[in-house]
Amino acid sequence: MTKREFKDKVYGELATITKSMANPHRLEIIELLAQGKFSVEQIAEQTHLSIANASQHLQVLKTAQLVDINRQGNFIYYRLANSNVFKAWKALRELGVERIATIEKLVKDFRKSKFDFESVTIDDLIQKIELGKVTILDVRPESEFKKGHIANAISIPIDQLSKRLKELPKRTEIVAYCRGPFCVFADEAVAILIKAGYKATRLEEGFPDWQIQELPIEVSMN
Amino acid sequence: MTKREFKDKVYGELATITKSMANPHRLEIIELLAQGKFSVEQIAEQTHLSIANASQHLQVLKTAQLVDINRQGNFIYYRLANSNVFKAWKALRELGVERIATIEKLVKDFRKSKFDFESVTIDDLIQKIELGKVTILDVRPESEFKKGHIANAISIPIDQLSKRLKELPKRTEIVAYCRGPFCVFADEAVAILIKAGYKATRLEEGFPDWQIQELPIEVSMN
DNA sequence: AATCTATTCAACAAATATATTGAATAGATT
DNA sequence: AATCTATTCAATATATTTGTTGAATAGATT
Repeated sequence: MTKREFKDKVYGELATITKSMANPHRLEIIELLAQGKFSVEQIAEQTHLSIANASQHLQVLKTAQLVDINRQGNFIYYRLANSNVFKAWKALRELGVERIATIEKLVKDFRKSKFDFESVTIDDLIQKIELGKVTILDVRPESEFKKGHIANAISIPIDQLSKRLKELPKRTEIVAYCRGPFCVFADEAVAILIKAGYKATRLEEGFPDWQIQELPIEVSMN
Repeated sequence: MTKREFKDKVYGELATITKSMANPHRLEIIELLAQGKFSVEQIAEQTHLSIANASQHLQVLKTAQLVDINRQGNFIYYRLANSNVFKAWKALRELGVERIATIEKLVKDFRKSKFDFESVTIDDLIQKIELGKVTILDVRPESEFKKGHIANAISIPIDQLSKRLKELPKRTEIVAYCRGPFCVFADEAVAILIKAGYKATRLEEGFPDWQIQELPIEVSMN
């Protein structure tokens, strides 16, 4: 094998794996799977794809070895093959947000038009925890909370929040979080909380970003 | 804008930027540009592309804002738009090397068949530097050395190494480095050095990996 | 063993990406 | 102003990617 053949093969393989990520639906699937495992049906529903189409995209990811499967009863559950997959997604996400003004504008405009609140970073949240006096609120669906959540967080899924406000302390600041920077559950939560007179902000990043930094988490279920 | 429209747009933009990296030639160009700036002609030569083809790929990268240009005399020089581009490439590279057995096998087989030597990581090299007693050898073309190199490294481009061996100390260990893990200049250098009786190993990573960690570098020229 | 159900496959049409060729262009140099 | 030169553009053929439809399959459950 010549030097050129070697290079062509290596960059070819790397391009193949990159191509497997280079699709809007597949990126969305990767972000979803960063929360834990999901069946094809659940993935299709969350991403608004047909089952067959979701399955095809999952085959692409599986062929590239970015996702694993395991069967439980009638369902086949998909999950990220390992943490480097999330790291690559995170690097692309950060490159995009920083490089492509369109994305930053989209996020800002969408947030501003609906919920114009401040947000805190993971580092900010760590400080607040050290100082005590912060309630961490996980507003993802309960199943995702059970698969793993920030240590000491309270789970109130966004669609139950309005009815379960009394579970939250009115004095201490609340930081709500969800799946990631493009997930709006936390924004919706902050809107509800502020309106009800609570002191609340959202975490900019999501649970997987917390987890990848090896910060304290709790797992209820496997 | 609905939540779904927002998501479709954000993931769409992120997929566009990912697509712009998802091509073997463009990945190779990104790795090359991580060494510094190059003209279209130089890029075409290094990557074995026609000028027109290289130009087209560069347009794709420019549209995605992954590269910048600046003109000097008759030539247009391309360079990476910022360090996040290299970080994303690095994340994809590491994902690929770890996930895709083919790549690891390609690299190992190619190396083993030609130069079966040990290698050191950046962390290993830092330790060796702290202990003193190591000569760092940059075997990239001199122009790339001038654009930036590991602090205190000696420059002997690979095609001059055989004739300039006497410039190197015979007692202290030599660590040779080049552009990155897929660059074989350093392997060729170690082969020459060992044969001539020197104690030598290669750095697994390349100069850009050293630079991104904000380890000490020197720049001769801009 | 028969049935049921979640998932995958196969086939197609439409859209997108790629390499090649030769012409066009922008900006420096003379 | 004319010329030169590095780079880009335009047009083309070919290959790859994508979504849709409906049928096929593998593995549970009855």
